[in-house]
Amino acid sequence: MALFKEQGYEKTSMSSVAKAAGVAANTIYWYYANKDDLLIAVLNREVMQAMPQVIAMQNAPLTERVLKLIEQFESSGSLMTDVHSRVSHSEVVRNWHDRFHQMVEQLSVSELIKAGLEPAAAQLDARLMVYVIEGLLAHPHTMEERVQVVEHALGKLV
Amino acid sequence: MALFKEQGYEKTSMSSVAKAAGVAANTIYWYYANKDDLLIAVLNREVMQAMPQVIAMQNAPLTERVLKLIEQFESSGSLMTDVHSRVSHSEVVRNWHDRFHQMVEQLSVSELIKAGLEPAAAQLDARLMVYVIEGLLAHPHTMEERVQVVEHALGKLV
DNA sequence: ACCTGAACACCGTTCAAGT
DNA sequence: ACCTGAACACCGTTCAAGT
Repeated sequence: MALFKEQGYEKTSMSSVAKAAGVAANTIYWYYANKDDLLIAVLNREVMQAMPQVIAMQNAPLTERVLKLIEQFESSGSLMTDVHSRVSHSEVVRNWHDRFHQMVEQLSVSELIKAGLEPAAAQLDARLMVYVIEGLLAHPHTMEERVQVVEHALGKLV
Repeated sequence: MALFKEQGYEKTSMSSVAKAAGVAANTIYWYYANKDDLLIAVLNREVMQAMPQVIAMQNAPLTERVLKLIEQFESSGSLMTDVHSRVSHSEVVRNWHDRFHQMVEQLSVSELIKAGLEPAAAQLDARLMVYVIEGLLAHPHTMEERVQVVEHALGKLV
């Protein structure tokens, strides 16, 4: 997990993971079908650690919750970009990506409804929100820029 | 160029490009420093073919111009996703990506100003617009969904 | 200037064999 | 059930040698 988060998917070889685990390279295949399967395992751990922290902020302002979400997954380095780049090569990754996308979108929908939007409009707004979040995760930003963009986006939406 | 567009960066080996060109694999290195350099060459060709078509629609409605832009680069398959996944590995790709980003953002800024926004706000709106476009390019959508999302986004922004 | 065969140092993955 | 050494089929890239 540390290696994937530090170096990303491609630069992390199965051999290096094996070495860090103190086993032979092919031993990994006893536990995971392939490298993408291992990536999914890392992603799931990451989600299980990050999401509770976001959900716990239930009565914080919307802007801060969104920033928290971004902050959590930004700390996992290029893993989110890696997911996108593996989507077309691996069905496991594609399925994980779709479910993750639905989760964030669903979370956004309920937040936007809570903020006063009508359900019909909230669906499309949530989609926009997800793309903005992805954009912020995919590109380097200063803290100020992030805050600025999120506040501006939410200002336009709600 | 055909191979990259059809199969994407990773699945297109230097050997297969060489075979298609009727030369030995290492001959490519006489013309391009490495695989990322070759990718950039393909991307530049793609931009030079796509952008004029977008710029030519100068007096078409904004929605249609954005949809045209998306349509053009969607036809280059997963190349835009590939760019993002190579950004952290290759400086050439990172530079290209940054310039491309600036171009689309600059285009959006001037469009939004033309639509009546003030320059200060247009800058941030353009950023949002770019992320929405990237999101639409990165994920599969039906034509209707694309139209819906773009119209909704522009409705919120201008 | 342009192209090649052969090699290098990797890579993810498989398989038969061990305990 | 769990782990291994050895091999397989690739990969991008380099280098010395050809014309």
